[in-house]
Amino acid sequence: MPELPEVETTLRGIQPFIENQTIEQLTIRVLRLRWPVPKKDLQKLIGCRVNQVKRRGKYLLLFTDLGTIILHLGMSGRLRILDSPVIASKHDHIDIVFNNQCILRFTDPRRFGALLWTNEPNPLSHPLLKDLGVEPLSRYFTPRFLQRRLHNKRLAIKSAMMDQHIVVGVGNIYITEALFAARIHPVTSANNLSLAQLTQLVSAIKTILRQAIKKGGTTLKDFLNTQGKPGYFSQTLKVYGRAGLPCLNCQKILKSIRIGQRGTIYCSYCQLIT
DNA sequence: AAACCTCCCTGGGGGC
DNA sequence: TGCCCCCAGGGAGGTT
Repeated sequence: MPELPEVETTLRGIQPFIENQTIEQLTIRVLRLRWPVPKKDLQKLIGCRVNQVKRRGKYLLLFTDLGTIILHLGMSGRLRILDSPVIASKHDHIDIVFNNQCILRFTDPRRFGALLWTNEPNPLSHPLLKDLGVEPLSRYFTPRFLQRRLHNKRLAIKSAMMDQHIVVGVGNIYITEALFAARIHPVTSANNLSLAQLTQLVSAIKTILRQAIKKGGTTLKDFLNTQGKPGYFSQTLKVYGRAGLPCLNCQKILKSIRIGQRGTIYCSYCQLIT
């Protein structure tokens, strides 16, 4: 499930191959992703240059002369760089061929991912992007910022931190790990955390995301980077996917509950409600 | 009005 | 082999 580290890994993987390259050809095999693929807009891009590739939250942005492609990997989406044409298989939905002969291939079995188009001068004003929260690895993500954004929120801290309108890029895996590291029980009301706890949480999120990026993300089942290699952060996970196994701090059995439809693992001894 | 809860899209994988 | 259920990101739309 691509969260910030997997999307960042993907960005770094495609950037050197497609930035400043011209689009020679587009193959769109499937139109039905999360939203319809804007085929007509994309077809205008032949002969157009990708000037820059950027990440905003879990979205990737491909800036061209005519406008911007907005990509989201959903939960099973993946981008690959091919250096020669390879026969497409069932879930290979879109190929973008560049003048350096590289092919950017978008694959997504579940089709929860999206490929959208905007010709706004500032693509960040797109409806899906305009209300996104702060980047967790930026200097704007601080305990004070969180305190301000959470003071009127009574929902579980875990749900609040997965709300992309508060902070972007943090999904189920990394918030589970960060709450364990910060010793905060995931159901704690967001507005009940002390500034000291928020400090622990902010610090844990930054540390864990940076470590995960360094290891190329987390591969549980299917995440592979743009060269087809897995990420190695899975080996570092302390709680996610370990329900029923001993806590690595206290050896008590890790518990599993559901918060906002999401599986949640925690240690009822190490992580306390306040 | 804002907060927040539930549903839904999809297909791979696990259990039986 | 096959069937059923579970899981997931996050927007849509409903309720409080």
